[in-house]
Amino acid sequence: MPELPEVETTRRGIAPYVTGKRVSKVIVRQPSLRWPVTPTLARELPGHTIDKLERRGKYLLLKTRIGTLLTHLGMSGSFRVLHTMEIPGKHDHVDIIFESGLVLRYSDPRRFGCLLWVPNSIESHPLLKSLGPEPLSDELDGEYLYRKSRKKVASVKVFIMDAKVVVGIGNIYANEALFMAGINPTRAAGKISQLRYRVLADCIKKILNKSIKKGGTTLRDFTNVSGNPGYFKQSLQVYGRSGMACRKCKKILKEIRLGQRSTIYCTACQK
DNA sequence: ACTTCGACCTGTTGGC
DNA sequence: TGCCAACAGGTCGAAG
Repeated sequence: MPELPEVETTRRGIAPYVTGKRVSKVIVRQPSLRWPVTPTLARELPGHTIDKLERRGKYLLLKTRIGTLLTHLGMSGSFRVLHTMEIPGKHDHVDIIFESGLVLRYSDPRRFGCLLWVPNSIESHPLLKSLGPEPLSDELDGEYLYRKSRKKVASVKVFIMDAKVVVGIGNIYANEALFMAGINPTRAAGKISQLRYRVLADCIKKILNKSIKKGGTTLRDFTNVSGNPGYFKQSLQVYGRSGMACRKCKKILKEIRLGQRSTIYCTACQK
């Protein structure tokens, strides 16, 4: 489900409700996620205040004085803010209840997400340690992508979806950014010029920023913390449009698989 | 060091 | 209408 814009939408939605608020209780109904929900979470988090809610790539970090709740939404996870304790559904695995009475509810049908309690410093955590730069920071530019891609035979699409290269770009936005940049997704990453990477870096930023502005992309089940969908789907140029006409040149969009992910592009507009 | 691929899950969709 | 295979927004870790 969620790529950077959806996670950022979630972060912005939750932040006002949890920042500076003290946790009173944690209920874990289903600990079996990608990794087991840290067994000590329900014991350690209550009584502590969420000082900051940060995002690193697609991870959300709820920071307290004594440790961090490190979460990922996987493919189908979402957080919702409840103002009353609603009866939990089948996939409502964890509730974080605040002294204000507010409930932060984690829901995840496929259970690919995680909620890990990391005591003390989070900086050196294995899951975060080798992540590449944030795409919306100045660290991501044409120079960086060019340098990082030399000698790589993998396709440019697989390359930009690699979190060690740059975080946050999943299948939707990789397809979209490459279309906007006019680059064929099958092209070897190591054979693309610095000039073209400059264009691509620019397009990545533009696409992600545009999507964040619209509250992310809802394909079927992504909702923000209030349960509402994002509206970037209607702006998608290639993702989900296989077999349909290219919006630029009207040629039929082609679908192939790269790195086991569906890849849609225009053979005329993307070279 | 790099690349590919299976695995983890449930729910939805499309073909027959 | 039903059944079943294929596929879905992610990514780790093993194997090549």
